[in-house]
Amino acid sequence: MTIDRQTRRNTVGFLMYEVTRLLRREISRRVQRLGLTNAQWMTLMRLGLNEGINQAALAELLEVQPISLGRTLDRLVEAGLIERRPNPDDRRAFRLFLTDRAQPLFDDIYNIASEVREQALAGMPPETRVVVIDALSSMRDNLMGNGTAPDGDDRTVKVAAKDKEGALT
Amino acid sequence: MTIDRQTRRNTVGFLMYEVTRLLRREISRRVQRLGLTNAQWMTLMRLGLNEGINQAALAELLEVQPISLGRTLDRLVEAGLIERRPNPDDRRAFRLFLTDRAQPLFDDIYNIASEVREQALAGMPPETRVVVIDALSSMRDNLMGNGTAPDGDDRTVKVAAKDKEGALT
DNA sequence: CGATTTACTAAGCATTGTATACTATATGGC
DNA sequence: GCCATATAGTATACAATGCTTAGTAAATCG
Repeated sequence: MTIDRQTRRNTVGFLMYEVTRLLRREISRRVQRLGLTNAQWMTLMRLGLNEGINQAALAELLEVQPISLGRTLDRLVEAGLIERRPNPDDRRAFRLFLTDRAQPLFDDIYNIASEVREQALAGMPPETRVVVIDALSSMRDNLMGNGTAPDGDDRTVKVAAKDKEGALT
Repeated sequence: MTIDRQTRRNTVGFLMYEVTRLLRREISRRVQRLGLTNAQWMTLMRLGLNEGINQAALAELLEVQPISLGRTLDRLVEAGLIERRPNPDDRRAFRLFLTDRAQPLFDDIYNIASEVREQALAGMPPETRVVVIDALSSMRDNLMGNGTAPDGDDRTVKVAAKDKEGALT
């Protein structure tokens, strides 16, 4: 028995790929007016959610090469949006932060992303949202293997991540 | 009230981004031995799931520029993996197909992707999987707006996509 | 201490992104 | 049919990124 194309495209993996692509497309459209390129807004967004991270880990999150991120950061530092601070615990590494000037930009991007997310979730009951979030968290844990926390500040990653369903969706 | 980082990173959008990233990372690792670059295996995979598509639509699916895809396809055609056939209904456009030589490669890639997906879904009960698939389909429909079908062969996109839960996950 | 690993950078070349322009064809209004 | 407009694909040039190899400095581990 051969699996037809329609069935193959309705797996969790491909649906997630599709939805994240559409989310990214819509966010990119709306973020145009901020005058940022795709690489720039994605870097600012990801860094804003992980301040204090080093370049190697941020490159991993962004799915780019460390050397490429290094060159991108050079430009963002020059633009006054990102700051490289020495890491006292590891003198090889930098800790990366948004500058005060970049903070409102990050807020704009984050708000746009939230709006687009809400548009995608339209009509979905809260119970379903909770199920989806738990399922995604479980998949993330499965794929991260032994549970390597990317940051140093949230060590609660393995405890199930069911944050009392607050404002999150 | 300000939202903390941990909460912000546990939204549907960011979890999906994380999970698709981890899926892609693991698939890339395993697909290394096939001797394909990232751009190549992703192009073959996406084309194999959408044969007959034209370049502009495939570029959209792959999130690359049409001109970039054109150059990539030049190389894949030269390698004997992809075929450009004229489209009798639109003499400007090509219809793209995998060659017989590429078919086993596609199968290998697809099987690897299926294994990685199953690894991610480990421990998730079938009922939950169905809920997740339905939720993702709903999000996709919401983001696609009026429901523009990317292909010409499956016009059943809007009918709910709940395929009697067969071998799909 | 010594060997290995990690974080980051440098340099060279291939690929992709971006912008503009161009041809050929399709589509819609008249 | 005719026209303006939109679309599919390619060409060109330059910027940015990917990829490989190599290097330095520092951390880690035995």
